[in-house]
Amino acid sequence: MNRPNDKPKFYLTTPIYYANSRPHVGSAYTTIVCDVIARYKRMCGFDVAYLTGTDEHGVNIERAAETKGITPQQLVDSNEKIFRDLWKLLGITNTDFVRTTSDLHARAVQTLVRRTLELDRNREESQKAIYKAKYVGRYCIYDNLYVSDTPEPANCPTCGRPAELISEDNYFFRLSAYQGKLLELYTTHPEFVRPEFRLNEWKSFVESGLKDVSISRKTIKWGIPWPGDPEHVFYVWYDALTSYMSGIGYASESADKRAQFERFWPADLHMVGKEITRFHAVYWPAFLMAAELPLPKQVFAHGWLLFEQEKMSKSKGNVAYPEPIVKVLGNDALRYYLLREVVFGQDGNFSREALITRYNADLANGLGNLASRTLTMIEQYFDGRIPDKPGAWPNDRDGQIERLKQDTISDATASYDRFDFSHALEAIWRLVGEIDRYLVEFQPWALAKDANKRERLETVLFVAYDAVRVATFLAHPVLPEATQRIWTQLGQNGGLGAQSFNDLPWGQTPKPLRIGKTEAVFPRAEKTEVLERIEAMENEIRNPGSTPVEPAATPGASASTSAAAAAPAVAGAKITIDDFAKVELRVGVVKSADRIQGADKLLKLMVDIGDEVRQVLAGIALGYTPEELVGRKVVIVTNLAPRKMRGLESNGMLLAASAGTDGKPVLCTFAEDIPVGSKVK
RNA sequence: CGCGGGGUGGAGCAGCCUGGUAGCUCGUCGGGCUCAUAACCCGGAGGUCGUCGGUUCAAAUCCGACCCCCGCAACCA
Repeated sequence: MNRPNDKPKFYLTTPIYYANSRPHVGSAYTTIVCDVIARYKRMCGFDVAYLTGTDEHGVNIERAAETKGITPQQLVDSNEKIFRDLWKLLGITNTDFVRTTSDLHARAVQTLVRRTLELDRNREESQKAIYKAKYVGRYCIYDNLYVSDTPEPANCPTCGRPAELISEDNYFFRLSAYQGKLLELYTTHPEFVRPEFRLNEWKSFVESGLKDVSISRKTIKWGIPWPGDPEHVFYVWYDALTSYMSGIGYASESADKRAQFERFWPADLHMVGKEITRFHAVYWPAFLMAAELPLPKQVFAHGWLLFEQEKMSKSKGNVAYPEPIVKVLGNDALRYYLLREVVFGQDGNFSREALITRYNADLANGLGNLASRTLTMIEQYFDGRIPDKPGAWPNDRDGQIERLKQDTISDATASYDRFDFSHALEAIWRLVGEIDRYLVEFQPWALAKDANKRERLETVLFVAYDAVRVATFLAHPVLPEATQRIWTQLGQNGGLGAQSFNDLPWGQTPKPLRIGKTEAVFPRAEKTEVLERIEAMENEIRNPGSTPVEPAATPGASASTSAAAAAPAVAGAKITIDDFAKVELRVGVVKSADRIQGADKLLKLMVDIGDEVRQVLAGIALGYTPEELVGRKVVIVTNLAPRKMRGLESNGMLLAASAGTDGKPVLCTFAEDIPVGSKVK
């Protein structure tokens, strides 16, 4: 590692993710966005610190561990690994990773509170930031859960039983004392909260008055002990927010780490989802003011990724996971989709189909195809020698394209600076489209047939070559893997990520001699096939072991080469007759069918398969009423491992076309009559 | 009068702050080209920009009223 200390610094963070379950595309979204920013800032010449991590304390972890019969530490250790592995798979370039259960972090939290208490000594009683008082609230003794912070009767959200009125001594943070200072912060630094409408939202929240917040608990065990009062444990936000400091070395025993903190604090950017804006835009600056530490420069609250118009949530079962997409289409496909399709800051839609469409239209047919046709022509007509830039533009169109390149550079970088990723990509892809048109207009393939037009051919191919180079360069923060491969194919040297925007104009770096070997960077994806593979892998994640799906089907992929990981398997993986023979299919007749309470798609069927009657749950209620099913002959997979759904066991699977024209399932049946129990193959 | 987001050709979105031929992607119909990954290019069809009213020479864009959709327990970006 070199020590680039002459560079300006940039420090950004993701939220720390709660380590009680695996990350879905929402968490990946935030992390990917931060990664794009980190890569972009590096190319702008910043020395970047990029922190992410896991929040590992609290009663939910305690309970989740208890359910699984393991210790909280064991639970967070295994979950933390899932996060780390995912970030690795996604090629995230975080420089630091913080765990709230680390010693370093505990020391930081305790140091911060000590520092605040120290400062409190010189504050008047009514102005002390931290004080001890009675906390009164509702608490569920069965679930060990704080249900509400007010004495009004409330029911436990988990078990539904009335919660107990409790009161205990807590440490409080005097948030109310910071109203004026916070409002001043929002006025003098309106960029502190972005987008603007969020600033207004929280400004009016603060204007309407602030209540002090409890920052310790006695009932919880799984947390950081209060210094000098170990009966208490820090409660949620004081603990979690401080990770932004501990993660880069605050209060570390190591001098090197402390130096890192000195260099990078305050954070330049806290990227958060909109639901936790309050803690970052209100609590956090107040905590820091009380400790007289520098405040972060900006909190950016982005929108949510909605799934089929609904918020993703585990209880709704509509959560999409990033791994299958990445394994099938590659990292860049997911990154590109998220940043291009969603207007950053607003809520956006996540759909696998749209992702594949985008992939084909913009990546395969767009940038990938343009690079491929341009490089092929250079190979064919110039033996791979990179064309020279002409002294002057012989044609108005050439000059026009040259100006468009310049405009694209300024447009894309300005958009990146505003975190307006969809615009940046739009601008870059305008250039890509324009070059496709330019090539058709001047037809280098026709010029190549006429020896007198050699010079013109060279100019045209130069224009195209340089445009691909510029587009590749500009797209790198979003498409780190593919652009690197194109970069190499262009014959350019070294890591694209290490390049600086200062060197982007033609001639800033020595012209390479010749292009590299050309190959497709974004193979076209067959929609239905890719969709099926993604869905199969997602099912595997949701119900491990229920479907025997091979995890990574990329043939010959050594995990270390990003190239292989980015390439979709274009041909469908074929199975042998032996594989098929493992599936046992039999004809059954439906004896009874009932709706299941609380499930809108699921029906409970009793199916006679000849030698026995099986209970089978089938998600066909949208297409069929229970009445019309009774007496019908159906095909059942009889050797499927049983699985519980909605608390009921399903012992087999009904064959049906997954979706008719109206999206409803259509049962698989026979035109001729057939005895019950017959084997199907 | 709880808060916030949104309503733009078949689908998904941009444009709105800084009024002035309504744009992009996909889909669809027809044509061209052959360098390229069945790719690329050109053209057509398809929109009263939620409704009503106001400001203005001019409104998707500014102002007002209204209608409709989504999110706001917990988990959670």
